[in-house]
Amino acid sequence: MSLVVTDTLSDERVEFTADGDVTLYVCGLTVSDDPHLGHARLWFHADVVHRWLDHLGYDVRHVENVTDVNEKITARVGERDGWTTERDVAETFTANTFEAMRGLNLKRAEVYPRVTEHVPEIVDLVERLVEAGYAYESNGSVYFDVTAFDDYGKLSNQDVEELEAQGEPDERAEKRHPADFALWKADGVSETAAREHAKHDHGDATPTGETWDSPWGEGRPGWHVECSAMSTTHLGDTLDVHMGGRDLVFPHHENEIAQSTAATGEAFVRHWLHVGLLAMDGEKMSSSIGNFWTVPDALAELGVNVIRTFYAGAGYRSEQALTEETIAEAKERWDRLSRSYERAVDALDSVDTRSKATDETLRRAVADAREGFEAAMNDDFNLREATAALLELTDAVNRHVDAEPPHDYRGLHDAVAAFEELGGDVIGLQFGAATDGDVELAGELVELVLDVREAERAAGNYERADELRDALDAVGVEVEDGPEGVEYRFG
RNA sequence: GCCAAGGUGGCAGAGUCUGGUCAGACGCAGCGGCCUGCAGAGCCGCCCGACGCCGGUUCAAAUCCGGCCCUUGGCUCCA
Repeated sequence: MSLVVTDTLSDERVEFTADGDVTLYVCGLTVSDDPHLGHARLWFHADVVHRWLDHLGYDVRHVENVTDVNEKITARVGERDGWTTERDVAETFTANTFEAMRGLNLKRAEVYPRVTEHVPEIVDLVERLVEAGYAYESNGSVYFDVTAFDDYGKLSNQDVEELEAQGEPDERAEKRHPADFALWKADGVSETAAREHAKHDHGDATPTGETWDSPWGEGRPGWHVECSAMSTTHLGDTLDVHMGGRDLVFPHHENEIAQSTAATGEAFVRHWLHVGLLAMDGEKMSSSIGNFWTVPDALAELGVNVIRTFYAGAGYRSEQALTEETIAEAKERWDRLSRSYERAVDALDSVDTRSKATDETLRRAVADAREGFEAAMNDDFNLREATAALLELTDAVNRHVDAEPPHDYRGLHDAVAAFEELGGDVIGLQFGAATDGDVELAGELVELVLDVREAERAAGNYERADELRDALDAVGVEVEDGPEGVEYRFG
C-alpha cells in the first residue's frame, strides 16, 4: 500500500513518490513573539509526516527556517532590558521556540537556518534573478517582476491582473506592476513600519534594524526570498515536500515558487502540503488578534500527550476547532490510551511466561489495529482514523486484562509493542512516563495515604476514606478500587 | 470586490476525486445495565433519520452540473 497525499498545487490526491531520500522543508516562524498552539499545530503535523516517512523507510532530510530579520522583531527593541538590537530580541524568541519544540517531543530537524546567517546566499539569488531578467532595481530596492514569470498565481489561482497593490505607498511607487514584490529593500526598517508594529513608545530612538551591504547599497532582505535561498542552500533545487500553514499560500508560497523556479529553471516542490488553521472559538488563533494560547502555557496545563492527542484528532488539511470541549475530549482519549497501555504492561509483568494461553480475539485486534493504522496514515495522514485504530485496540486489551488469568503473553506483548510503535514512534505520544526520584517519592507518599484509607475502609469508616480519596484527587492522584486491590495513577 | 478552504447527528470528525455496497469508524457528551460500600475505571447495550438552500442530470446524488446563502482564511506581517 502506498502513501497518498493531497498536493495544493495540482489540488489532487497523488501518490507520494521520492527516491530513498526525502527532503522536507517547513516554513517555520518569525521569532517576534512566543510560539502559540497555532504554530505548534504545523510543527506537529510536519513532525508526524517526518515520523511516518521514517516508518516507511525513507531517509528524511528535514529543514525548518527561522526568520530572525523582520520589522516586527525590530519594533520590540528596547521593550525589555537587554533588547538593544534586533538580534537580541530574535535570540530570546528563538531560544523560547526551541524550548517549546523540545517540550512538544518534536523530532529535530537537520538544520534550522536563520536569515542572518544566509544573507550572502540571498544576495546571490537576487543577483541571479536580476541577471535573468526576472527582477529589477529601483531606488536601491529590488523587485520581482511578476509579469516575467508565466506561472505566477498558479498555486493560489490568482490572476495577476486582478491582484491589488502590495506594500506601502512609497514601495508601490517604485514598482512597475502592483503585484511585484520586494526581494531586497533599501535601507533599514522605515519609521512608519516600526511604529505600526510597536507595542510601546520608542520616543525619538525609533529602531531601524540591521542592514547589510549589497550590490544595490545597504538594505535588508525582502520577505519571501529567504525561504527560496535557504531551502535551496540546504536541500537543493527541488524539494520533495514543502509544508506550511494554509495562510501562507498567498503570497508567500506563490512568491517562493516564482523566485526559485525563475532562478533554477527546475520545478521547486514536488508535494505542497498545507496545514489548516487552528480556530479558537471560531476564529483563527493569531498573535495579532490576541486569542492565543502559548505553547509553554499549554504544556504546563495539559501536558505534551494531551496536546498531541488533540492535534491527532483532526486531519492536517482541515481547520481544527480548539474549545473547552475538544480539549476535554483529547484528554479523555489520551487517558483511555494510556490507561489501557499501562494495564497491558502490568498484566505482562505478572503473566506466567510458561503459560500457553492464547486469546485469538486479542491477537486479531492487534493485527487489525496495525492494519487500520497503516491504511489511515497512508491515506493522506488521516490521524483521527489512525488514532481510532489504537482506541479500538484498547477495547480488546481491556477485555483481556479484565478476564480471569492466564493471560496471553505474546498477545499482550504485541499489543504493548503496537502502542509503542504506532502511538509512540509515529504519533509521538509518550507512554509510560519516566519515573524520576520525585515521582518515586510521591508514589511512596501516596501509598502511605492509601494504607491509612484502607484501614478506614476496613473499619467501615467510609466517610473518612472518601475524604482521603478526594484529597488525593485534588492533587492529581486518581484512586481506583479494583478487584485486586487499590490502584492509583498520576492524572 | 477577487482568490481559496469549508458547511454532514448535541460536540468532534470520515466519506465527495472514482454516483449505487453510505449515511461510516473512533471518541466526547447523554441514557440504561454489569461491577462497586459509594465513586472512578473497565465492560455490555441504547440514543443521536445529520449530508446549508433551490433547481438540474441520472434507473440512482452527500458525491456530478447550475444558481444562491453562510462560515473561515488569504489579497499587509502571518503556521
